[in-house]
Amino acid sequence: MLTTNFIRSNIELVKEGLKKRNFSDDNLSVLQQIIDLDDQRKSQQTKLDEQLAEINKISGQIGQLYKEGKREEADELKKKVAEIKGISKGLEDQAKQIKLDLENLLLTVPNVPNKLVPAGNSDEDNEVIQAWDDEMPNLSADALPHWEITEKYDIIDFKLGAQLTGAGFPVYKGKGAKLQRALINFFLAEAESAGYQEIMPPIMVNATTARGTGALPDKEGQMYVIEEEQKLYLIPTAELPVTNVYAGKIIKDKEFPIKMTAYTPCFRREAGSYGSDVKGLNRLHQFDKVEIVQITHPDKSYETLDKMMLHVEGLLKKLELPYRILRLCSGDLSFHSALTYDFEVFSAAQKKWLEVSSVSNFETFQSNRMKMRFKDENGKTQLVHTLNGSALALPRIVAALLENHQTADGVNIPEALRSYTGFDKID
RNA sequence: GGAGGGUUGGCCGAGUGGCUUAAGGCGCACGCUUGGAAAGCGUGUAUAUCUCAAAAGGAUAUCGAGGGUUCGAAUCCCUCACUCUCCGCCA
Repeated sequence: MLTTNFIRSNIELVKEGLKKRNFSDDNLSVLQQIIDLDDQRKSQQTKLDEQLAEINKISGQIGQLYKEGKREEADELKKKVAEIKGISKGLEDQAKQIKLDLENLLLTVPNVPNKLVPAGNSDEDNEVIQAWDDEMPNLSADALPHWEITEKYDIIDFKLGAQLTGAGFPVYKGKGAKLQRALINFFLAEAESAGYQEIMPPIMVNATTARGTGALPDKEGQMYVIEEEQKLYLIPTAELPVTNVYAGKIIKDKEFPIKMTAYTPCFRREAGSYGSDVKGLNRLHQFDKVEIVQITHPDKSYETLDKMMLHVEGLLKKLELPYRILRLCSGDLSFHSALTYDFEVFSAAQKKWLEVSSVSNFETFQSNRMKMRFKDENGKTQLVHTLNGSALALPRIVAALLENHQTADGVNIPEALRSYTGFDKID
């Protein structure tokens, strides 16, 4: 969520940003509505404060008069207060309504894309900023797609998952299950040695937490909801609970940078998905992911974004997978992000690129919602910048590992993973 | 699930309707003191919004959250959340 002050003082920048996100001129009028409402809010606040100050003043006088035994005079003043109270009550109700309307409008405004974000409408306009120049895996003509490999070695059972729960909830078996555990441990160990503190958060969150990172209201339809006394949401990513660790806090300068990592299962309804995109491990309702989150000083966030990308890149190198890096265009950029880089690995048997990581800088968009702040060198409170990235999401990594490293007599486990799996071949 | 106690500032903690402008302590910052440090002494120490060109200053709100009673609420009442103790159940 942008702040009204930011919109006010950077109106042209915000307009350009929204245009890049394909807002029509009509839709841009929301910005003027926000400023007008904010003007109303201010004048209402001033009026209300004046009335309340008057009440406070008279109440003091009444107390004094009672002490002096001047009952009638006090009663006179009481009538006056009752009158003012009628006015202030009305002002208060109006002020509340204005704040609510303002908040609802602000929630409809996405983050301003960074200058680097290319304009575009869909993933076809994403910019490849680092292509894969090395050799592609040289697979034989009878190379299998991962959903056949998993069946051949009986390591992932999609049918059984469908029987137990539904499509998109696979059952990992034997070496398949061990591979999951190995990848999780490998990713966590790598994150830890890069200085991230491990967090193990709840995998259900309440509405406030979901709103904090921007999952609500704009991704409501993508989350599974548990309806008990209060609504709980199964997390679509560890980003929700982990970023919210510092919600409402004022962070001390020396605490920067805050680096956290977490492994969690992730749950996504993926409503409306269909076809070959959802085949096998390509798109699941439940999957495992190790997430990295950083909370930084605003001056450092883009530097931090680069470091996080290097971390993700390092993982893919160690897993010996061909990858490329994309800078998302404005049409593909998520609502709350200012700049996002996607990492894709090449799935040799499917002959397509699969997204395995998304690394983003949200600037103050999330911290404003979460009221996550720090004190600058002048003692002023300012919003922090938040960033996150997948490091990494498992299913498509597993798909790529199986397909790229398959041989006639089994699937080879990359060197870096072997101490975690305890085996070097799936056969 | 049942019964009872609690929630006050960064932390501890006092506070039963107006003298609360939230006592006192700890912590933190700055200063004095010191050869240097500690101790000691002094000063300061929340957040948000409005007002103000800005700073200073002023106003309002905030004592778990929301509502209510009252001229006036940290204090009384209601609802909810969290927490502790005991009982029950339990991996």
